[in-house]
Amino acid sequence: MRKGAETRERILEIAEASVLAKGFGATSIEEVIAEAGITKSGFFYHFKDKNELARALMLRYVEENDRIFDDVFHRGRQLSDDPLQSFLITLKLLAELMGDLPNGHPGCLIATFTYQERLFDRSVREIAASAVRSWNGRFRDALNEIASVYPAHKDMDLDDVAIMFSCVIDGGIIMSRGLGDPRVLERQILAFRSFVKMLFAPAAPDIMLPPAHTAVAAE
Amino acid sequence: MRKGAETRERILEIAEASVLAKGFGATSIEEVIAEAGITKSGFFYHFKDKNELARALMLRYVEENDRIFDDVFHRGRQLSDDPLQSFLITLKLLAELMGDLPNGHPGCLIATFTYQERLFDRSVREIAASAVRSWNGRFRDALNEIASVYPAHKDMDLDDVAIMFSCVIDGGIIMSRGLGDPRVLERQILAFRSFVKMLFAPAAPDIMLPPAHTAVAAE
DNA sequence: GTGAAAACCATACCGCCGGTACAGTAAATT
DNA sequence: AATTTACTGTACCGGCGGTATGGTTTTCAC
Repeated sequence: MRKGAETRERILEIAEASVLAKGFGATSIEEVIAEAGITKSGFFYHFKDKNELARALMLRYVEENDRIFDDVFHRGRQLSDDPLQSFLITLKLLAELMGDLPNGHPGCLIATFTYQERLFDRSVREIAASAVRSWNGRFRDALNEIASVYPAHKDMDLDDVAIMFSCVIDGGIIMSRGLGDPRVLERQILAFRSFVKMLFAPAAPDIMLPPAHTAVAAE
Repeated sequence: MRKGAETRERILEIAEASVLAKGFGATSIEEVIAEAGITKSGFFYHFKDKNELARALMLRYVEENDRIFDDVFHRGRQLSDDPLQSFLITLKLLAELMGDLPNGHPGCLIATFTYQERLFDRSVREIAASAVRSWNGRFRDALNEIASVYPAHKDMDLDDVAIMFSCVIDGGIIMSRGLGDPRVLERQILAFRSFVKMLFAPAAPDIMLPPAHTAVAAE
């Protein structure tokens, strides 16, 4: 029972790496099982077909990302009571997290999957879409909280700003990979962070530095 | 001779749509030739293997995008002498272009390819990387021109802002697709446009409205 | 109009892969 | 000790990427 879960996890790990490097269609089950050290029968014991592998990969990815966001938002809120400062800290932590990855970000499963939508059934696409909506909702909530305290720039829709963060992350991953420079993603997140700062502190950004005990992570 | 070019073009058209819907690895040559109404021999007359198809797809995509950027930047410069206004017009035109696509943006080949890098040889990846660098350079040049006239916000690196635009486009395409809402991309470009406005006109954006004869496209 | 090059078609074949089917087995759990 | 879990082994099917080879039609240059 526990051994089965371990094998399953190993399969998912190997398959995810392959999917992010070659795409789902080009990910061969035979390669995966060779690397995992099991037989084809063993694979189909855990996943009845390739589509169920896709669903499992997606669920796993969404859950792990949820955990990361939970953590980083939680720590942001711990380090400051001010919604703006807390969000800026969260963004800084995220940027650090991305910069600390030795080989750069491994890739966003949601991005690959949306570029291969025809390969998956509705359920897989729904998992991805609702996860994206949930993350965008998180960002928007954080922005709304800030906007209830700080005056926001008028001609910016906060919904769009929230979605833009998702765009910057996914786009940043693509740019990092395509340009072969892992630090692009980190810089992009920090650039978005400056954008948020500017959005809520257009006139005199120096005024709203965080209190001393939260200043370390915020700047 | 001319007929050959037509067939080749038809193959590329069909293959591109398939690649953007299923990925390169899952794009079957047999499906492509069936839709194109040719035989397998006919296909391999034009492309000696699948990798050469990939290279041709990439070259075609880069050239078309170059044309689009040429056009939209040229028209932006035509409509205003002011570098900021001209860039804002360019962004507006781009947003309109994206919004007018009936089924949403078909997808960015560069994005798919970077998520399937292991399938292509170095030459294909180099074409993609240098194209991205060239487009980022265009944006950065436009921003530098603006910065030579308008004071820019200090803690924003213009290189990062330029790359961010690429991120917003690629991310916007993914979000549009994933959320099933084609208008997200247009809104994201316009949001980035507001960001640029804010970046160069933080204190009093109303002051620098364009002269009357360029006002239509700019706002 | 003719010859040559270009643009294909037809057929046959190889090996890999996704997937199915089914029979068997070692280990963990109850 | 019985049962479930977690696999292995073997055999097979059809589809696909790719190669090879030889033939046929269309187009263009002269």
